[in-house]
Amino acid sequence: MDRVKLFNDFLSQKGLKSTSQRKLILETFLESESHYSTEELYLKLRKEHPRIGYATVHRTLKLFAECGIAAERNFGDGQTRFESVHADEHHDHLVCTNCGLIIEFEDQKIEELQKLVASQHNFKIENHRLELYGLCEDCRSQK
Amino acid sequence: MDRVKLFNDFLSQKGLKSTSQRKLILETFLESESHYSTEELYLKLRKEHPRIGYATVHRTLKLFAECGIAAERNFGDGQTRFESVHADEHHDHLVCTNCGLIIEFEDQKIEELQKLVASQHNFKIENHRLELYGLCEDCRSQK
DNA sequence: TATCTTTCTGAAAATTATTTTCATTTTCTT
DNA sequence: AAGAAAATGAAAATAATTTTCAGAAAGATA
Repeated sequence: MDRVKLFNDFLSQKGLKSTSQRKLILETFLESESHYSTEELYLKLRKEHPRIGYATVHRTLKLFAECGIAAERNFGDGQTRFESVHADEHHDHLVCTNCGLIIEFEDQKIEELQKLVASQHNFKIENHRLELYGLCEDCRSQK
Repeated sequence: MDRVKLFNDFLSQKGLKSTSQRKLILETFLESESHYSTEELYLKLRKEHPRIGYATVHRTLKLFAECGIAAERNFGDGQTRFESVHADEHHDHLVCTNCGLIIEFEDQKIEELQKLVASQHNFKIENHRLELYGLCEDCRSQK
């Protein structure tokens, strides 16, 4: 698990401490591929660890974002979500507007065209987000 | 002005009323090409019309979104912004992470590739958002 | 036009998500 | 083991958005 090491390096580099809560939160965060809001992860953790605090979960997710392990995303439902970022891999999202299903995808051609657009406007891209909203396979057939 | 008619049709179809505030807010909203948050538009309106209320501005922007005149967007600064939607025209954004400049662009090839991705996953796209974040020309040269 | 019903408005309060505060506990150096 | 620095969890604070409500305005009806 490289991400655990990455996080620990980040902590020590910043003079921050490695605590049992941070280990636990990272472990649980990495375990699942879902896109957690602070609240969702907090509720999940609380089942096994009732003493954990909401603020700690939130602060830790922010740390993940800061060190690049996670990215903050907003899919328009009013909650910020954190998703696991895999090194040098970027992916975008298909979001079902009916059931909330989130599918990740990657498309190299789209990425290249984005760079082209940016250079036409003399922008230097740091990152991007692409989300396609619509009905997933299941929700389409139900209607 | 077709959008004014569109909004009025929407109102009467829904049994809603045409008020001086709604007319004023729509007019001001369409006048500018910027991406207003509720607060920004409220502050702008208040200069000329000190009696207008924040809630009214917000509710009206929501109506614009509901009838398709405006789209809600979130560029990650914690405020929802509303932008004017031009019929059958879709555009994406370059957002400067330093000065907040927002540039709109359109790229037909990217749109086509998006459709392709969606069909590969059996999704039916309703809409999408693509935002490229980075440094604009001016901010690049300043650094 | 006068009246009536419904919707709107603006101010304030409520709600929701996120962030901060602070007393106490834990980590990690010496 | 002791001290310094940072982390935790609960509660309070903040910020954006939404709702409430009493009075005002719109627009249908007579």
